[in-house]
Amino acid sequence: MVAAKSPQTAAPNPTAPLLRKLEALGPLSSAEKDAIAGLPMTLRRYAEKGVVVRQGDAPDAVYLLVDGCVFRFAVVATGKRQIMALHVPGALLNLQNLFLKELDHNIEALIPTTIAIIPKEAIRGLLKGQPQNAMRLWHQTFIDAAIFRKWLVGVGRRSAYARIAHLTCEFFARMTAAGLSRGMTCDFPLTQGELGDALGLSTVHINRTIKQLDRDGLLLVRANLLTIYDWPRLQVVADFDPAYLELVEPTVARQ
Amino acid sequence: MVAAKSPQTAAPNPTAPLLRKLEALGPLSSAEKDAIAGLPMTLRRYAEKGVVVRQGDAPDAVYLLVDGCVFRFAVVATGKRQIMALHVPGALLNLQNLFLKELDHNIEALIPTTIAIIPKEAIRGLLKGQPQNAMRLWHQTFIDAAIFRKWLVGVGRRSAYARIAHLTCEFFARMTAAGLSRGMTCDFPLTQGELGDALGLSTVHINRTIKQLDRDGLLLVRANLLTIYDWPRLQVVADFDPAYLELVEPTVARQ
DNA sequence: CGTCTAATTGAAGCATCTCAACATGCGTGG
DNA sequence: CCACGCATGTTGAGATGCTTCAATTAGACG
Repeated sequence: MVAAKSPQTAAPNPTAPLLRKLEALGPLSSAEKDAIAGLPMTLRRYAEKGVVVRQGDAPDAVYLLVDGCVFRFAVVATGKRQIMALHVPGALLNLQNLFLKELDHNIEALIPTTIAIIPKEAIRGLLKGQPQNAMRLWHQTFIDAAIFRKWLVGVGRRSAYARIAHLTCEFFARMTAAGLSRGMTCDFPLTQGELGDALGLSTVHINRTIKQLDRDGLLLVRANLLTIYDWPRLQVVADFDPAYLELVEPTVARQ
Repeated sequence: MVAAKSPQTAAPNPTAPLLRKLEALGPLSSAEKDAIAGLPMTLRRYAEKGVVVRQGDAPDAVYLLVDGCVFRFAVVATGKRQIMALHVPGALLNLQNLFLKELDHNIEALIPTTIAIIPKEAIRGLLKGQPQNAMRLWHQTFIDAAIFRKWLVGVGRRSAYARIAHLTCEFFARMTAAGLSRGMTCDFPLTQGELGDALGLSTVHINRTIKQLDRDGLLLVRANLLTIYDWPRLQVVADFDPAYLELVEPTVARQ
């Protein structure tokens, strides 16, 4: 996804996106940084639509998203799919497997993706040896929970129009915090079908509503690229307040 | 809520419901139990509809639900309310405030409720002094996250009928795990309006659908009491698998 | 140039909402 | 102990946001 923008030299260590994220929550000592950067890991590449974890799998490692984009989803009895989260680089995907054997949902790559596979024992050692880092990771899981709550609120109580606006606001803010946006544009790896599965809407209705947002001069999604036309007004329409993301930068307050 | 069933003598320590919950995740040493039971705390009573935490508040304590029932909710720009979680005794309501100053949503009591207010510093001391207990609490937050995900899936992709069935299944299972059900009956503190706000539906539609569930011989909600008529069939209709709750008992496997 | 996926558009249906009225139950004050 | 008031539950009728089905078009890729 950023391959074009970040040649090999730009990724000195696979944990860089994670460190960036944790530093947004507070300063890290160099010992703490080193402990994370020094975790044993194996890099694995996934193709677009590659399966990272299947529901019911019991991974014996923790997965760190290094580059690309993944999503979690469940499938209900009627066959419909609900996407429950999107993740951008720096995310630890299955810390819960430190406690829970099996994952109760699926994780797949949206685009070609690199994941660092870190043995559970190494993570356990880190948590034990560096309580500060354990607290930071816990903190991050609370942020993830806050994002879940916003999604629930949107799906439960917002119109299709506001839901799409909110998701694009959140995604753009998170991409920007991860250093992956340019101006008011960023990669947008979701098809309209996937957008529907994330927002509890049909593909057809996504299509119509997204075009309405375009006609209204708010945003454009085209060729896997998101362009925000009117950031202030989009935030109003979306009822979006980025505070819950706890990002360092005041989220592209410019414009 | 359980007042009638548990006279004074049945609540030797306000942390009993929490200890019960943690023991479901694995054995606790007596030192670990004592550390939790010995936490400094103040008990506070809330009336029905009492405000526990208002959005934007920055509590300097952690709230432990001892008796009663609370819910979390947000209000969107259009004025609609989304209930994001229900909590039964034993829940720590705002551990996130160890990391985050303000709460981004509201917490209110559904019924007369008792909460133990534990200074943040005492919790921090516990986490530092007893890493095992810290891990248990973290584990519990992952279970809470799993519950959130199920709610999101329901609101996004299930019919009103299945949504109500799922919520009642989950609530009954949790009440049973907390020792608060009798046979196939338990207290049910939600009005139809609140049910609607939890499930993203209107009161009117809740009313009609709940009556349909009754007519279909699945369940009855009346006078704040939930009665499950046909537990196996209700679980099928709800597409409910209690695994995610990680309860000790095989969830009233009886019928 | 053929193939495949994703996007687009139309038309019809329905699950759910809104508005509005009325019923029921319960706590409170007289 | 009754009567009022208020919250909750119930029901009907009409409106609508969104879905489903079914084509068709546009883009990407080998």
